[in-house]
Amino acid sequence: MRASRQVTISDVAAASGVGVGTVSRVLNGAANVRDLTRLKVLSVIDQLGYRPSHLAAALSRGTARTVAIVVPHLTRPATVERLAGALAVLDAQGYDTVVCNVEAPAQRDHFLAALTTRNRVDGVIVVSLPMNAAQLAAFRRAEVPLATVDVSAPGVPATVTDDVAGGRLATAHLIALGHRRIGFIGDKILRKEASLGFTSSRRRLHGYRRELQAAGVGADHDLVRLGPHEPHAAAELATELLALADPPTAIFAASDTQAMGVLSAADQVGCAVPGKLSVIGFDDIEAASLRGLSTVHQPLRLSGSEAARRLCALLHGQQVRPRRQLLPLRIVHRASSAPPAAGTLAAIDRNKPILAGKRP
Amino acid sequence: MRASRQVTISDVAAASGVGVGTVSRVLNGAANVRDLTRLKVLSVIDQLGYRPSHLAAALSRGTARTVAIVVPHLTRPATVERLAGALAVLDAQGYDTVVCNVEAPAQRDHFLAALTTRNRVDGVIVVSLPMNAAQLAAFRRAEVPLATVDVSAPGVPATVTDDVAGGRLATAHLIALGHRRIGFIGDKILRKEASLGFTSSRRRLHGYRRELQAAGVGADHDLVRLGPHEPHAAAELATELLALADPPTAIFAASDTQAMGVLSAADQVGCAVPGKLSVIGFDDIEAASLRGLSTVHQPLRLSGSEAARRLCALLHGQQVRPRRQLLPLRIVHRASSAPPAAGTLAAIDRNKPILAGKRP
DNA sequence: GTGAAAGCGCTAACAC
DNA sequence: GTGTTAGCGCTTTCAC
Repeated sequence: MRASRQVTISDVAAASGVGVGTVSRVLNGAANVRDLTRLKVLSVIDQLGYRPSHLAAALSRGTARTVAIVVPHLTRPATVERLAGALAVLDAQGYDTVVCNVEAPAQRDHFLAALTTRNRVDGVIVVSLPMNAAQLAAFRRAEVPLATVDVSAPGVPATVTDDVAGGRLATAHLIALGHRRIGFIGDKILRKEASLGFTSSRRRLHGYRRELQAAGVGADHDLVRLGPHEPHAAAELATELLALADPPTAIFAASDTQAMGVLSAADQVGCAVPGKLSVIGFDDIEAASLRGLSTVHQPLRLSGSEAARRLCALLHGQQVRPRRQLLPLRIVHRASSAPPAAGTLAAIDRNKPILAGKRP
Repeated sequence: MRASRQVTISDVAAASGVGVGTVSRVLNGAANVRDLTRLKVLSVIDQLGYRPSHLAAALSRGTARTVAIVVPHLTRPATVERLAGALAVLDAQGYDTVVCNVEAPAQRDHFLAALTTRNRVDGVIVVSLPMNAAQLAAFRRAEVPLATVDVSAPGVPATVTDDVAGGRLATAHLIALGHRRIGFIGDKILRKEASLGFTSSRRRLHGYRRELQAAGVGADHDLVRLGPHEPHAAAELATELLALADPPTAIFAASDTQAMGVLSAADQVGCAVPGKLSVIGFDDIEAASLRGLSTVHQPLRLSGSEAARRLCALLHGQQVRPRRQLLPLRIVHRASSAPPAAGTLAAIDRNKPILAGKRP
C-alpha cells in the first residue's frame, strides 16, 4: 500500500532470524532470552532504526499506562504543589500523566465524562472537585480506578485533611495570643451551577465559628467576609474590615493566597502587622514563609504524592486502606501573628481565662 | 477465552443489523449516515453500554491525539503560567496533554528520549530546556514535531523573548530614575552536567552590563551576585549587597521570584523600598502586582498558548512562520522603584546627562 | 448510504 | 529459550 512502511517488530524478527515473540521479550526486558540472541536483536533494531509503537503495545497489552489528574485552577500555588507531588510518583511508577486543568464547571464535566472512555487512562486522580452521583457511577461502570485529594466521595480512596479542625487551630492560635475580635476572610459561596464546589473555605469558616464559641468569644457576623479567591479581592475585604468602627485585631484568611491580600491591604492602609493586626493564613505555600505569614500548614505536595501512590496500588489490584487518609495539620507561627496591642487588650476582660488545649 | 468480553464495535454492529463501518461513522460523526440508521445505532450503543476503546481507535488511526509538554520546575509561577496557556489551547484542539516535570538533567534526558517512541505523542512542547544535537536529531528522525518556549533550537519553531533587551530595559529604567549603583542578582551558572542549562538569567545579566556601558555608568563587579533561583538565596545575596560599604541604590533581580527575596531581605534589614533601595524584577508573575514590584513584563501565558497553537499548526501539516516568534517585553513601573534618595544622589555627578531613549 | 475486509503493530499464551 | 499464532478493537478503503 504505502511506498515505504514503518519498520515493525516482524521486520526486526525476520532480519534477526528470530520470532517476533523473542523481539518483544528483548524489548520488554524479559529474563528468558539468551544473551547472544538479545545482542543480535538489539543490533538489528539499531541498524533498522526500529522504534516500537507505543499505541500498538498499549492496545495489545490492554492498558495505556497513563493516568489522568483533574485539577481546578492549576496555576494556584497549592494546586501546582499537589500536582507536582502526584507527577513525581506517577513518573517513578512509569505512568504518563495527562493533566486536565479545570477552570469552570462545564470543563470539569467534560473531562470527567471523557475520562471514562475505555482504555483512555488506567486511573484518575481528582483534586478538590466534588463529583456527583452520575459521575461516580460512570467511573464505577467504566472500571476506571479513582483517587481523590482534598475531597471525598463514597467508596473512593481519598487523601484529605480536617479543614474544620484546621479552622479551629488557626482561630485558637489567635485566641491564645489574646485576640478577641477576629475577622475571617474566605471564598464566596456561589450558586451551584457557577461553582466548582470547593468546600475547604466553608469548612474552615465552620471551624472558626466553632472555636470562637468554644472559647466563649462572641462571634460578630460583620467580621466574616466572603469574596473571590483572588488576593486582590481579599485585600478589598480586609480594607473594609480595617475601616470598621471597631476593627478586628486579627484576621484569619481561609488560604495563604487570600492572606497575602490581607497583608498587602494592611500595608496599604498603614496598619502594622503584627503590631495592629495579626494575620494567619492556611496552606503554607512557599510565599508564606517568605513573607513571614503565620499559617496552618498542610502537606500539599504529600497529598498529591499519597493520592498517586494509592492510585498506583489500586492499579496493581491492591487494597487501599484506610479508604480515607487524613493528613496532619499544624500551626506555623511566623511574624504575622502576635498578641494584640496593649490599647486593644485593655478593652477585653483579662480575668476571663482563655480556653486552653487547642494551642499548637 | 475470557468469561465475558467487553462490548465491541462489532457487537454493536451485529445488534443494530449494520456493519462495523457504519457504527464507526456514527461514532465519529461522519456525515454520510442516514438519520434512521444513526438513531438505531445510538440506541443500541446505549442499551449495550458500549464504550469505544480509545487505544484501538488511536492505533487504527495512527495517532494518539496526545501532546507532551516538557517543563522544568513545574511549581515555579512562571512555568505553571506557561503550562496553563499551553493546556488551554491543546485542550480546545482536542489533544490530551502529558506533562513531564523536569527537576534534574537525568530526568530531562529520560523524557526527551522516551517521547521519541513512535506513536507515543503527536508532538512535543519543550519549555526553557536547551536540547543537544542528538536529542534534536532523535525528534527529527522520529518525525515528532517540536515547538519550544523560551529557548531556541535550529529548525524548531520557537516562542521567545529578547532577554538581553529585557535586561537593558530593566537597567535603563533604573538609570532613568537616577540610579548609578545598580546591583544584579541572578542564577548561578552551574557546571553543565548539573544544570538544566537555562540561559535567561545569563542573558539578562548581559543586557544589564550592556546598558550600564551604553549609559556610561561604570560596572562594579562586586554588585553582581549569582546564586540558586530560590527567593531565600536571593535574599541572602541582597543582604550581602546591602551590607557593602558602598551599597547599591537599586537592584535588578533576574526574576520576580528572586526579586521577592530581595524585597524580603530589604524588609529584614530595615532598608526602605523604594526609599533607600529600588528593586526591579523580571516576568511579572501574579505576586509582583500584589507586592507592587516593578518588573519587566513578559507574556507568560501567551508564550505557552502560542507555542501550543504553533505546534497544532505543525500537526495539521501547516507551515509555521516565522520560525522564531518574538514576544514583546515591557516595563511595568510599580511602587518598588523610584529615584534614589537625595543623600545618595549627591554623590553622583548631576551634570552628566542620563542616556535617554530607553525609557519604558 | 452501507457492508466486507484488510490492516494498524504489538503482547501473551502455548507448543516445542 | 524460542517460534507461532491468535487476538486487541478500531478506521478506512473499496465495492456495491
